Amino acid sequence: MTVSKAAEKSSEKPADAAKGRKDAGDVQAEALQLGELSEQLGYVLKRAQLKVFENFLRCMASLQLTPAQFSVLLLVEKNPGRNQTEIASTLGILRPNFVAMLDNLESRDLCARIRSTNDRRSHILVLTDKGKAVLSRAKKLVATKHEARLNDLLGQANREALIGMLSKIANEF
Amino acid sequence: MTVSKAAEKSSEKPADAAKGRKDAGDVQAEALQLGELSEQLGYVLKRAQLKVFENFLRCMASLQLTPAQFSVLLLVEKNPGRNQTEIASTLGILRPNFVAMLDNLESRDLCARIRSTNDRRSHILVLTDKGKAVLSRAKKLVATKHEARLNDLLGQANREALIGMLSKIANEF
DNA sequence: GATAATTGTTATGGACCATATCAAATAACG
DNA sequence: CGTTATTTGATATGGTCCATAACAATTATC
Repeated sequence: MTVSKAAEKSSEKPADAAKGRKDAGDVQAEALQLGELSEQLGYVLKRAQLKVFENFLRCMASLQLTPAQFSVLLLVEKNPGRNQTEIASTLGILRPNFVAMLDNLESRDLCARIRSTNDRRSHILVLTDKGKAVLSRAKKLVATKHEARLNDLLGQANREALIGMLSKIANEF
Repeated sequence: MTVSKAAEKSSEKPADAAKGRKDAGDVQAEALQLGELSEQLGYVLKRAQLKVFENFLRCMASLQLTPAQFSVLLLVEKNPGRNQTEIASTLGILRPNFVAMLDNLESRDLCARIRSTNDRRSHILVLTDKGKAVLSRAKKLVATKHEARLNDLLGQANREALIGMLSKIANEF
């Protein structure tokens, strides 16, 4: 397992990057054998995840939303009236790290912190009108450009099976 | 998409962490609705990957091997006589970042850098005897404690289908 | 033989993750 | 009530991983 990020920029391309030379009459530099690596769950899982995130960022370039930011907007929309701690922990984000993330979204007027009247310690999170509009456009982009790609690649049935298995791993492994 | 690491230590537990209180007669604090998030490829993929790496580290605790280190040892064993650039780029590791990694493995006497006689710029990578022994034990641990868990969870056929689909995503997405 | 390219390396900065700690507010409880 | 404990958002800080630029030594190119 390994494989770096490199989102947009070409950089490494794990699979066939290690060729070096191979133009005309060249003998050396056979492709390396991955061997058992290609059967390792963690390896292939990580590689797939990087590719998917990479594609996600490309699809969202016009909206400048990262996967994490998108997940926050989705969750806030689905769960109005929740505070930072609840939203963050549901996503597995630690509260300290969630602060800067919200600062970002709030500075872009995508969501807002509202002091709760019940508990004046907590900040209720809501989407702004702009946030709702952006999220709506984001959903469409994800559906048409991102998720649709899975269907093209695997087919509808396999796509659902894959999501199901990954969910099972995420919850029960 | 989001979900942090937290390998061993409990920390967050994305799924049901955001409950807060819920002991006796408590009304508040319903579980948050994940909504469309649970169908997002990237989200579930990342969550699964974190869980798998987490489990991998637990299984390898006795050998102190990370997924990345394991992949390096596997690849060096399978491809003897290759240099740092070739091994690193095949794994998607950038050369500068590969240096410290090799320093680590070499300091633990798991692999060695050998100056090539053909090209005195490059370092040929080989496993030491200890490295081979450790890798052998690592493989057994991974097979019996880690990968076997997938079969218990998904079944043999589904496990293979999953690996196949992930590989396809990693290579063609 | 001068110039370009490659290899391993160092230095450095960014992104993400995790812990400790704090002030403000609230809860628990004698 | 008042004291103590807990919770919330926040700051500071350190670690890990990822990415780029630059360098010396060596080799390739012409």
